[in-house]
Amino acid sequence: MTSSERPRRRGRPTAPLLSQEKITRAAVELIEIRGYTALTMAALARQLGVAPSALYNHVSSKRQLLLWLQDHVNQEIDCSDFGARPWDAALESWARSYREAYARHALLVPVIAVTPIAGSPHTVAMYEKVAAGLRAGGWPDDQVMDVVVAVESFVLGSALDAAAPDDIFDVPGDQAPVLAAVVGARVGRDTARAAFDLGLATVLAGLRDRLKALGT
Amino acid sequence: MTSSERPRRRGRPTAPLLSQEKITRAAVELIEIRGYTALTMAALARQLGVAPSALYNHVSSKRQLLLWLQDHVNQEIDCSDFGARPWDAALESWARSYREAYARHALLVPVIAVTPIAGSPHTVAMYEKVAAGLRAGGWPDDQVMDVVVAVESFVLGSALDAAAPDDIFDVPGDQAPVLAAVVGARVGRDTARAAFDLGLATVLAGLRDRLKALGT
DNA sequence: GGGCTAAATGAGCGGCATTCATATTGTCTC
DNA sequence: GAGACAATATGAATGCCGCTCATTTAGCCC
Repeated sequence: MTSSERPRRRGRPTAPLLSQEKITRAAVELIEIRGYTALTMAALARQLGVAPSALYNHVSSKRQLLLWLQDHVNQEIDCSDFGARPWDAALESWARSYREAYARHALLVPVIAVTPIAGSPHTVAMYEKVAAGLRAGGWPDDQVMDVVVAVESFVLGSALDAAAPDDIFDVPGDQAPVLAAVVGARVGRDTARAAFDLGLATVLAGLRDRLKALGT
Repeated sequence: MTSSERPRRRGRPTAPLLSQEKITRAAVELIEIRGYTALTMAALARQLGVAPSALYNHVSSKRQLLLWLQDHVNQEIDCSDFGARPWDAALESWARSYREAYARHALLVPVIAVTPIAGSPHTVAMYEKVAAGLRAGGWPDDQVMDVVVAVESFVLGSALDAAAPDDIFDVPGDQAPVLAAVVGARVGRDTARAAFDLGLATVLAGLRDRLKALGT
């Protein structure tokens, strides 16, 4: 135990120990192993074999780190169907992939929802592809972003819901009999998934109708 | 400056200075005046004219305080249309009211999304009313909560979106021409509101269709 | 009136993000 | 090659924050 610490060099190393790439990867690893509460600058530095203050030569703040993380997570979202399949099918697979990615990163949701995308290249590329797909599908320019944001709102809300415990609506039957009954009527299912599926199907059906109505 | 401090008594006061009611009200005031980042236990104690440690005789943790806050905010949500109007009209006014309440309390969203409702009486009452309204509208028991959760997911996602800056999608036109074009096509509008309106109308239309289809 | 309990105070703890002085080394310039 | 400079590490220190604890005081009950 006493000799396991490699001698830490002071001063500039031959090759940089850190980079955006390495820091982001380490953060993802840390989160996957020990969860979001374990993501502290000290723990991250530890993971990288470096002093906490060294991080600040590469990342300006923890918030900045979360933005890197956001862009990294957005890379995992599959939007390849846009341009290859009809807009509604592409929107559906995009939404599913989007939800899955953020169900694993629910703590990022409130961050990404309010952060400008300009500094995140992969994120910009994703929206570009989605916007182009909707436009090509016949949506008028002034409604494309409304559709995107509406679907995205549903997806992010559903990602939060997916992070909730299964028994979140459990309640003593004498206080709220109807609630207890309808909650009881769905036991056994993957409830978050069922709600998402119902909502997504509903949204897509509504959007198809709306676009059709626009054409007349 | 030197004499303005009222002499703080040590030990038990004649009448309690604190209660759940008073603490919650003070927290709401603090948030409305100085925002969520200003909501610290120290600042809250200051607002109440009390030492920080005194709070812990009444509230077990800051998380507990946020749950009180949640129940308080949920009280503001109007679900009076359930039972008075058709289920879809009631769902719409509920969703609008819900979104407005949490647009002002976006930081609570990630907390409420994953917290069991059992300890929050007003919250339970709200869901009871919503569930009863949907059931009375003809929704089968095993789908009521899916509908509620789907709509709620959309509402909470939209509340987060409402807290975002207007220029969140602004991006240099050469990087993402289509995105820049469709973002530009909606300038001037209240964009978050427009996306919510489109999404809500879409969801409601889809739900009406789905319920109709169930009947056949 | 003696003991129990409720409810305040203030000191202090550990964890956190962040800053700063300092050290070391590679690179560029003359 | 020497000297200046920039990049990048270390480790000590700072300040905020949630929270705990020993202590004090006042009301209530027997």
